Amino acid sequence: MARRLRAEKSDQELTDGQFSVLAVLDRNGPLTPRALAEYERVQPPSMTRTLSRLLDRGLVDRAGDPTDRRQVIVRLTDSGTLAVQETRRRRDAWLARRLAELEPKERAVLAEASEILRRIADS
Amino acid sequence: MARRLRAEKSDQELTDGQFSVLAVLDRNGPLTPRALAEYERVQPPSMTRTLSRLLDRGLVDRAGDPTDRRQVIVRLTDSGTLAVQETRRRRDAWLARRLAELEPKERAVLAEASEILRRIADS
DNA sequence: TCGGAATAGTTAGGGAGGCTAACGAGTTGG
DNA sequence: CCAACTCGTTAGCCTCCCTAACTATTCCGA
Repeated sequence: MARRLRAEKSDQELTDGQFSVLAVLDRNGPLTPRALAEYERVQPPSMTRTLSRLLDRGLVDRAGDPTDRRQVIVRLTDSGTLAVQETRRRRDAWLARRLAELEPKERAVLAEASEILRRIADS
Repeated sequence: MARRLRAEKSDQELTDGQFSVLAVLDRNGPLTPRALAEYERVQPPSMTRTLSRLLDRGLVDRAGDPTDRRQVIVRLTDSGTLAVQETRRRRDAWLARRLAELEPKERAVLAEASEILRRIADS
């Protein structure tokens, strides 16, 4: 499925990793690079690089934590929030079409499976 | 789930792409690079590179097609066949443990979902 | 039949993302 | 108060994906 969805992705779009980081920030609010790295199960330098790219595109924003000056707080910009929504919409289009073609019962199976997998992945 | 599984992968193991190619050859028998590229939804040069690595490791084998000399036939070596089985065993270990902890009904849901997704991905 | 079009595979070059090692800056605790 | 730890980053290397361009071979139609 991952390969199949990749084939649907147009150029100029966010990569999976970039989108995933934006989505986490959208759901959870501002986070430190370290927290993001742990969330994505990636080493901190890898996250630094991804964040640099997002910063270059103006989608996120870095700010120093005043109470602990070692830390950095990463935040979505307005344009970042917009990009999450827009990308979600576009990216889901292909999948949404396929899902619409399924029986209601089949969609229910996928929804249940999704919850089970989420539980496994978090364990 | 992909990220979660990646975290379970030990060093020195085959990458996802490499393993996937070996698995296709194991299931379908010898194929041309182009057929493999289409199967993996990857451009031919990407497949050339993956095949080079597998060739370096002695896991596959290239042979010219006698009837069409433009074509190349890629085949698993004995050690490639062994590697597929061995990797499948190791890679599945983490997931198998998790699956064993589920209710039989939950496993059934995942099995159904898997079929539905396979159908979608092939469409 | 013979030369241009199409096809198979490769090489060259660039981008994103992953990793480890190493370093500066800031915090903390014995 | 200084040594040990933590946070983030930089540097350097790897894999994998892509497009463009090239060689070799096959196919097809004037």
